[in-house]
Amino acid sequence: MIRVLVAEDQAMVLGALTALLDLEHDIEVVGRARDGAEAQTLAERLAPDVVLTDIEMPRVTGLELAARLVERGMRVIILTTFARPGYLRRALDAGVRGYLLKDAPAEDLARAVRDVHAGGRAISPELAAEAWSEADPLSDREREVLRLAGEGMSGAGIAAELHLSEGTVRNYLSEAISKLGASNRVEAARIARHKGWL
Amino acid sequence: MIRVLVAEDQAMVLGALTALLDLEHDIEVVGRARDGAEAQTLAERLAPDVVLTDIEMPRVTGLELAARLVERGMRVIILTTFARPGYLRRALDAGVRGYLLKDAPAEDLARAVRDVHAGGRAISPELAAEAWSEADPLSDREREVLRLAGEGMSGAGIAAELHLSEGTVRNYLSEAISKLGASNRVEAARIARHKGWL
DNA sequence: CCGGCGCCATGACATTCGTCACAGGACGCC
DNA sequence: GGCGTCCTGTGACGAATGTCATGGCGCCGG
Repeated sequence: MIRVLVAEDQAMVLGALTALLDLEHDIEVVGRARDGAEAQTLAERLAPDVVLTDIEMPRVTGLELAARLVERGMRVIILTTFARPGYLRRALDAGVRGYLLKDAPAEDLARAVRDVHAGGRAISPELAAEAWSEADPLSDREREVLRLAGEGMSGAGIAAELHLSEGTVRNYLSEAISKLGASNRVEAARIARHKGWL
Repeated sequence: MIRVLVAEDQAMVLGALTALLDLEHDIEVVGRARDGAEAQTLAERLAPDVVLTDIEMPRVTGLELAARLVERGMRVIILTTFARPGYLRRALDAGVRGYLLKDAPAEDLARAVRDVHAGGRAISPELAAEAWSEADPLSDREREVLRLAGEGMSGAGIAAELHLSEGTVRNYLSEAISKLGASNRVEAARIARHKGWL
């Protein structure tokens, strides 16, 4: 019996995934969590064989959770909507054993759990190729400034928020726009978000 | 036996929801669709008792689908991530019988299917109150212009796209910004998107 | 039929944004 | 020590954006 912990912030989806996994006779869902912090606590208490987690969750994201659990020797599978190279890259860096898309067929889920439990890996094929695509060209500051600009903040607002001069903010934005091949801050933010760099 | 058709673009979630509903002895999933067009075809062929559909799907959205099926006398439940007053409003206008959030507990799903099948309604309580909150203050043109601006298009680009003068575009944006209490186009787009008005 | 509203436009103005050139300090690396 | 990269800043210029006043047109409801 493979003991699985599932972390997913949407209760309905969490319940549905549990139902799906419980259909399998060799898999048992031993715990459910609705955010990363709860998942970490439960994982330490229950010591499941495999942890299945979403990425975008309150408090602690799935990527942070994965890094912490891998440190403790656990096997983690990411299950997410987002086919973003940046996410996959960070997930692999964190040492996860599987990265599945919610777009993938439902049958893949049980198979991935079994593969990872047996010591293997399970990466959605759409992504395996893309993993070694482009690396994030943005510096930390550029990323930060671009993120705020993407939220609709003005140059002055960003400068105040980050304790920078307004000119510096404009320089970072100009750099980011140029690096991303965009023609203004909004498009640049869109591109970066799409690639998973924000 | 309640015969249900499920429409949801994420295959994994579709499979999981099916598993969840099939646990119920009085409910049977008779069809699954991965976009609105497929759902419409299947619904006409299978004549299910209840149609359960996501909103954001390729080709035909859940709201458009719902409107068409309600015209044919079917009972529709919307199941979505988004607690946006605009969506709920449009869904109710279309004549749907239920509006559930994916954040709601998994048990609510079967209950909603039974209630709607019995002729009742099922609205997630978080939303029932908000339904009569604010109405969309934007005119059609303002909405259109704001949408393009939110994608990162420049004033000139929007003007070309919509066959307007650049000054007119600026006027609409200025109006929208003022109506939404924002301080620039990006913030205005964010607010409108969040309320479900885009 | 008149008033209000949405639609479209122009012109003028101040502000914000995007670009460029340039420069100093901090840090890591060979 | 020198080289590269990132971080921070200044100054200046043109382009894009936001605001305001003002006008015409068509449509609908009173």
